[in-house]
Amino acid sequence: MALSHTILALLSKQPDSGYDISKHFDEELSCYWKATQQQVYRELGKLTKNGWVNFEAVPQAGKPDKKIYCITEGGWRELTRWYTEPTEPTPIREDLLVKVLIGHKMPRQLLVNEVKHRQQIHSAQLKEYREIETEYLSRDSLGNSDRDLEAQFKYLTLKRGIAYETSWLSWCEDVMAMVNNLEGEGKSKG
Amino acid sequence: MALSHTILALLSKQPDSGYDISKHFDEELSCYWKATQQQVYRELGKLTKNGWVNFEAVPQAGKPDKKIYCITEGGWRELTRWYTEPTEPTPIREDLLVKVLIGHKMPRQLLVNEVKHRQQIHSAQLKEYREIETEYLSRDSLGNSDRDLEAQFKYLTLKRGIAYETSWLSWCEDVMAMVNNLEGEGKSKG
DNA sequence: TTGACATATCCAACATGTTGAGTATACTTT
DNA sequence: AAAGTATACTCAACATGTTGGATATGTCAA
Repeated sequence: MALSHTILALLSKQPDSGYDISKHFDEELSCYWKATQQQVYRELGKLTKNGWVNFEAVPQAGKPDKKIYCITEGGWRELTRWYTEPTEPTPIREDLLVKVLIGHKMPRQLLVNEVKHRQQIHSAQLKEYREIETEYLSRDSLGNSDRDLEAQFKYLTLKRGIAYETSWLSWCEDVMAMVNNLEGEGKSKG
Repeated sequence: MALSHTILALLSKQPDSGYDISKHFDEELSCYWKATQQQVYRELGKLTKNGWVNFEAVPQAGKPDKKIYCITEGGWRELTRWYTEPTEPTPIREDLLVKVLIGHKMPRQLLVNEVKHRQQIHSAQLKEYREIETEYLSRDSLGNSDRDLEAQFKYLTLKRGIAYETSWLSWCEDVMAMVNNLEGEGKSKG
């Protein structure tokens, strides 16, 4: 039940609508949590039932009504309870690795295309993260205020994203090197 | 539907029972795919319905009967069809990062404990991988046989596991450094 | 004016993953 | 002799994630 706690964590920062929470997931949270709009709305319904959040309907001129959700006292209790529980690493599921595993049985070019495709994705993502990092690092030096502390912890999550993308890129290069090496051997023999 | 293709990929190497497939997931596949015994059995049922695998019941002396599953021609077609489809990176969901995100609102020690816990997990996993790697690298040099090729591709998947654990460990150190730095500041002011 | 895009929410169906229990047999340890 | 571990499969219920659509309004560009 970690999606619920991620939403609680967001609402612990400030009240927000389902729509905007969902946008957070698409944007700055995307490096460690993905959720569709559907999931967010469904989960907010459950959180409301549990009494961990409540909402106020806000009519808007020219736009559909909003529901602004707030974390409740019970929500805070649940969030802190969860915070004391140890978390385990998320199980991994990676199609690409399965493709590599049977790489010897499939046309080499298909695998090469896949790896190149992934290289593009990961380097584009890394570039984005690096831009955010540059912006962060160019700010005035940080103090001890709550806001500055918040920014520092957020930066740590960004660093995780950077480490993740970097490790993928270096692995992609390993794969390409190995495959190129095979090609070379093949040529020297044929 | 990637679990189904992972099972097909395993069966493309050799026929196997559900029980043994499930053990593969716990062992050498664990660095890029996790699945419970339950999932494996359920998925084998679906694969059988689709005609992608079939099985033969094998009575055993002193043990329960086995069902040995084989990939069919249709299964091969499906596996190669899947192989030509581009795969996208798996969406990430990491509780620990959510905890870091609200680190400024929670007792510092809780986060420190979490990070230390993860350091232990990742370094234990890395150690395991390194042992397998050492074993692999100490083998006679590899040729061009199908078996040697298979081993090389498998090594690439191991390398991914090593890169993954390594990147977690270096991130954990970043977090600890940042938190220790905060402690220092706090002390110098108090 | 038509279509694309953004705001804002909700429903239904399905796929996938998790958890716990149930049914057997046989070997090993206490 | 009892308890634990390993083999081997099955059912049920639930949690979580995915996909496609429905409902509404408003802005902007072709």
